[in-house]
Amino acid sequence: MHISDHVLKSFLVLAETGQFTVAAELCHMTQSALSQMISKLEDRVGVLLFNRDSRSVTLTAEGRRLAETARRVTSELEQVLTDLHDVATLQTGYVALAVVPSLAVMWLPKVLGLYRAFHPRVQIQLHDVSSVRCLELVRQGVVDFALNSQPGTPHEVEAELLFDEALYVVCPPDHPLAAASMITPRMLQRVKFLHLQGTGNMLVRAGKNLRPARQVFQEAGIEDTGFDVNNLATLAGLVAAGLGVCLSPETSLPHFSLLPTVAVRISPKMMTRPIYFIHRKNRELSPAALKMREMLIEHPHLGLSPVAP
Amino acid sequence: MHISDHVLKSFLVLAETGQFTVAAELCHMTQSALSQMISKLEDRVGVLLFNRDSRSVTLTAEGRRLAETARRVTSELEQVLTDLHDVATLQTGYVALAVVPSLAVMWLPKVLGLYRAFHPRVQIQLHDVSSVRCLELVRQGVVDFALNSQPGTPHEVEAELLFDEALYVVCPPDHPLAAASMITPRMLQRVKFLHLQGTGNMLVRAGKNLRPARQVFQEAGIEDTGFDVNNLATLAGLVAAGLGVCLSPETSLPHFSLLPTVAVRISPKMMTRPIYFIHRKNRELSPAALKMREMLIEHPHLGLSPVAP
DNA sequence: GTTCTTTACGACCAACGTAAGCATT
DNA sequence: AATGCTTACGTTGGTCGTAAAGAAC
Repeated sequence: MHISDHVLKSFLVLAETGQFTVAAELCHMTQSALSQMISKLEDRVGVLLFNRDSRSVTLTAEGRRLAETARRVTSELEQVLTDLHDVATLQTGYVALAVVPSLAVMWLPKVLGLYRAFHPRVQIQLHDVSSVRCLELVRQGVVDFALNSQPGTPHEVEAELLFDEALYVVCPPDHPLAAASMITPRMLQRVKFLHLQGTGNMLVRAGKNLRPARQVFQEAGIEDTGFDVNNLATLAGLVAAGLGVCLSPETSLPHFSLLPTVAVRISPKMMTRPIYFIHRKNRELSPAALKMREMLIEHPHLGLSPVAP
Repeated sequence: MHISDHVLKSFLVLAETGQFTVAAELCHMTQSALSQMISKLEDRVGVLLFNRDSRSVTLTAEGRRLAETARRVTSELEQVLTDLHDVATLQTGYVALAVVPSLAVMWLPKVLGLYRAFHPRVQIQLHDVSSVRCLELVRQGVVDFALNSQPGTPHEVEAELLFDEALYVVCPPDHPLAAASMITPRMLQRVKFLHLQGTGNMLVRAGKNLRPARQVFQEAGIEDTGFDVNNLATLAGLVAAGLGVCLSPETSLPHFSLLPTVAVRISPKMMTRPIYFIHRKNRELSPAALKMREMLIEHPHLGLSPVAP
């Protein structure tokens, strides 16, 4: 006979009530079943656990010994079961995620807000770090998942496309492009371009492939100014001053709104920025992370404009 | 699904080995069974417990949480099971018994010696007290059982006859009775009798009934001297000095051997002294006590002469 | 192909419920 | 007679093993 939580609980109930009849009722079974169960238990442990009086039952010395540990054991088990149940139902939990800063400003907070509204007791740790660092944190298991535009190496990490984000060209109000409703490659010939450090290397989806944005622009015939700015605010200033135009994902546009600039959407046919949900291969997501993934998939455009296919 | 020791142990083995194949082998079952078992367990707790890699399995955060308590729980259960097993097999244990002093001198030590030889690690507590105190200790549950010649009140206490002890008349060497091989009632007419305090009230089996020894003697026509001695040694002195004869159960005879006296056995037909095994009703005997009872029954005459029926 | 896990299915065992038995009040 | 525990027995549900399928290297 195997000693299960059920058996121990029944044993304790019998010990406390001192009657098979009422104990059986409390355990939702017949006296007969309880009688057999206790009998089996006594066989298993090798000693009698109860003194059977015709009217009541009391623990023997050995029964008391067992009851002590049974109490501890059942309460420990109950504890862990409710804990895990709470984790499963998101009444408690923990999610760590890494995102690139651009996503952390506009889009993600809205989704996280929604998430918290539903699951207020789940702890969330948000790392807003560079794209490569995102992948690193996933690989190291520091975070449950990451959101960025680089899918990473397929054998360590699994990438799932959440959505394609629109890209914009930001230009001064008086720039020829400012009047365009949508940017196509041929409009960019000889246009002076300012690159944010790293942004030029941003992988974008051009056609079917992922390529650095800079490469796509060069094929379109842009004129690289040689500027390589570190700070987005500086970049905005340069653009506003008429030194050139720059590239920005939709989630970064708010940074430009302080200065007189115009953002023109780039044709999705030319290029878009994929946003991936990335997690370590062969690593189960926690229930809290799974639910968050679900919401991320369900609300790809919360606060963003959809990208036409 | 019920969470049993078996399941928890298997879960822990899997967690430690990291492979279903080897864990199943260690648990003496098929991979298939283990796989199903873990699957059921995960259903039960509501969360995945393992990350399934194609080559190995590792605990999830929730799995680690469960493993912690599983370790404690299984070790506690194992502990109590081996404890109780040791109690059941008399590798450890405790017996408390109460006996009247006469039994505690001659007979019982031999049985206890035998008992200890077989079960050296069982603690024995011996109360050598008066007959009434014996019954009291049994009623109070202080001792597992008592040995005496009073069966006690039947609704509180259960008495089981172990054997009938022979009774003796102790007389001076030159007394007329000293030559007799066995005492019969008619030999006692006009014989001067010395009573040990209490011994006269000793219940003896005369025919079918239990009666005070003094009563049986009076019917046989003895002559009560009026002495009422407290000390057995004093009594022996009085007998040796020729002041009268006295009654002694076989187990008390050694006390007389220091002085020149002769002990003549009383016919069992006239009277014997019953020795009862007495324990509280509706109170299970511990394994250690049960075994001792067995040996007491098996060796009723260890060091005593048998009483012919 | 090999190795390891999961799934499917059938067999078996153990636990439960019904009902009768037994003891005590 | 009534109450309460145990025993007997038939049913059922859960667990295990065999075997096939699936996944990863």
